[in-house]
Amino acid sequence: MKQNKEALVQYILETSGNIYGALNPTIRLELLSSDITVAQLRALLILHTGGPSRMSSIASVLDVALSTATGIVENLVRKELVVREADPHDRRLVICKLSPAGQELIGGLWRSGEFQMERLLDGLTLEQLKKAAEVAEMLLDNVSRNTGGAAGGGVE
Amino acid sequence: MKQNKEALVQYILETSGNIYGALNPTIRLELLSSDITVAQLRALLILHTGGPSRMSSIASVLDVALSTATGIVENLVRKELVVREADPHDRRLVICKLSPAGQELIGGLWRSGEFQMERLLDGLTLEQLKKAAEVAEMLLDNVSRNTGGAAGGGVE
DNA sequence: TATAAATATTCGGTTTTACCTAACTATTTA
DNA sequence: TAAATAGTTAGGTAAAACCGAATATTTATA
Repeated sequence: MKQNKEALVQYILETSGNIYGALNPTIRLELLSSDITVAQLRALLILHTGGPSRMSSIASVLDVALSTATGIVENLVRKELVVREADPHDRRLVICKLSPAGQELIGGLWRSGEFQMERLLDGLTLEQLKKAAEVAEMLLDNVSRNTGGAAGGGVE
Repeated sequence: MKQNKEALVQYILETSGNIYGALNPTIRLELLSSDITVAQLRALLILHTGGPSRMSSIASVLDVALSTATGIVENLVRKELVVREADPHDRRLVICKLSPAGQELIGGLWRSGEFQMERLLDGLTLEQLKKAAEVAEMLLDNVSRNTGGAAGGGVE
C-alpha cells in the first residue's frame, strides 16, 4: 500500500476510473430518449446548478442572444419542465426555475448513478459493506464540510 | 451502525445520493457545449456500449428509419467522431465505430466523474485516504468479478 | 443464370429548433 | 419627462431530424 497522500489520491482516482469503465452507461441513453435538445438540456443544467435565474443570466451562461434564450425557455415551459414568473421586486425581471418534472428529469441523472451503485455493491459481504458505509459517510462529511454544509445545490 | 446487508446497501445508496447532490454538475455542462445534437449523442452512446455496429442496428436501437440513421451517422463522420467502413465478409454491411476523438468525447463523461472524485478526496487525512483506497480496490474487484473480468466495454 | 432478398445511400419534402438583428412593450431609474 | 433596463415578438436563415420512395450494390435462391 502507498504511503503518502498524493499517491493515494492518484491510486483512488485510477481505481475509480476503472470502475466507471467497467459499468456500462445504459441508463444515460434512456435519459436522453426524451425529445429534448442539447440547448434545452444545458438550460436545465444551469437552472439545476444555479437555482432560479433571470432570463438574461441564462442567456449569458449559454452565451446566446437574449431573444434566443427566450425561445429556448419558451420550449421548456411548453414541455412543462420550467416555470417562468415575474420578480415582485422588479417586474421587468423574469425568473425561471425548474418545475417538479424538470427537477425529476435532471435528478434522473444522479439517480442513474445510484442505480450503478447498486450493481457495485451487489455480492459484497457484510464486513465489506460496513467498511463501504463508513467510507461513504466519511466522504459525505468531507464534501459537506467543503461546500459549506448546505448540500443540494440550493434550488429554492 | 446497521446490522444487515440490505439496510447497509440502502444506507450507502442514500449517502452516495447525498454526495452526488452536494457536488455540482458543472462539468457535464462543459461536455455539452460542443455543437452536438441529442440524436448524435445517443448514437455515440450506442457505439460506446455496443461496440462497432452496422447501420441497421443503430437505426433499430434509435428507433428511426434506416435513412435517418444514415444521416445522423453521416454528421458524426463529418465531425470525425465516428468512422464508417465496409464489412469484408458481407460488403452490403456498413460498420460504424467510434473514432479516437469520439471515444475521448464519451470517455469525458466518465472522466468528469473522476474530476468530481478529486473534490471528494480533497482534505482527507492519510488514514481516511487509506481506508478509501481499500474500499475502491474492493469495489473494483467486485465489479470486475461480476462483469466477467474484462473491463472496458469491448470497443475493439 | 435470372430473380429475389437484404443493406445501405440518395433524394425530395416537412417540421422543429436554434440562432441572429431589429423593433417593440413594460418597467424602473435619473 | 427622458433614458436606461429586461424581455418579448417578428422576420428571416441555417441545420438537423425525420419520413417514404427510388436507386445502387451485394448476397442468396430458384
